[in-house]
Amino acid sequence: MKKDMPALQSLKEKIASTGLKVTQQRLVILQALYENDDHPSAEVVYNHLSNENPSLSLGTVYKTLETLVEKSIIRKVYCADGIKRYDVHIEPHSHLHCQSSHRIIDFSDPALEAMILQYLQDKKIENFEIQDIQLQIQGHIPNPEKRVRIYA
Amino acid sequence: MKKDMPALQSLKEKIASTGLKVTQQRLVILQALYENDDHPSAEVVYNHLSNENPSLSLGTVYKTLETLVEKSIIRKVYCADGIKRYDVHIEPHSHLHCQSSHRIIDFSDPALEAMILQYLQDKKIENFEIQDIQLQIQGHIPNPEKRVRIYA
DNA sequence: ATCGATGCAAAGACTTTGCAGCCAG
DNA sequence: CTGGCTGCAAAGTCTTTGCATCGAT
Repeated sequence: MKKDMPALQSLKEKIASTGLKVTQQRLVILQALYENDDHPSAEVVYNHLSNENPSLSLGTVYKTLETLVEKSIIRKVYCADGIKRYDVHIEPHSHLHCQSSHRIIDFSDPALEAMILQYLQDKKIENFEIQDIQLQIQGHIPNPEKRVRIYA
Repeated sequence: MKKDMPALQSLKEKIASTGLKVTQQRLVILQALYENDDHPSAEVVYNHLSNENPSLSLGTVYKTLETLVEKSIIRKVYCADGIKRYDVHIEPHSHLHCQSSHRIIDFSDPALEAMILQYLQDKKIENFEIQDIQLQIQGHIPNPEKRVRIYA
């Protein structure tokens, strides 16, 4: 799924509305997440930005990403490889994890998510309050040079 | 969900059938995973075992867990916290992730998994071969001292 | 002006690697 | 016996922390 980059103003408002200061670093990091839809780690975000922003430090990228997660502007992706990766999409959705390339592809399907949530609510799990669900679909991309397409 | 510890002989056969040598270390590590149903990391497994097995080394625990994953005897759990955790249950199932305690509770529901798999097959995702699915349910345990119960 | 945010570097946590010696098959 | 496995320690990767300085409000 391709992400639509919001206008700069809208990003500023998103940050400001949480009480955080609107800094240049937070803006470029948030933009980088919209530009790179492969759920980058802190290191990948830093490498992507450091040429254009030589004064940006890796530590700031780490801190900023965690801060944005705390404020629910972005979220962490569940991963099996022990690396923290981030996602600008905070609504419930699924991920296709390619075992060979470690690409993670968004797979948003509101009908599926609604179906699962409904199922879990009917199930009545005692002593557990559900906040969010993420379906991780593990597999393999036979033709890495081609796109992965999802039909409705 | 409580795990049933298989007989020692059955564990030995499980290891041998993959072509791996049946060593004492592999046996105790596999047993530890059955005893600790909270999806422990390598470090946690090591701490759990090192008193009883003073000669066991942390590096061996790391290597063994990865080896067992390669042979599909165990699997990795999808986690948002950047730590590799392991699960003896290799069949498709879900996990309840508690945000406060970082406990991960197994939630096996074959009907749910079948429903999701069927849905995804009907969906026809082009250029992606599904190998496995894991549903991660994120939430909170209001009473940590009580059990989390799931009604059928 | 104020207080939170950044940059830097050092420290810490987590994991892998290389190799000599050991042991299961 | 012999090749795979282990223990050890060192190195590597990933992430956090402390603090002086900077800059958004």
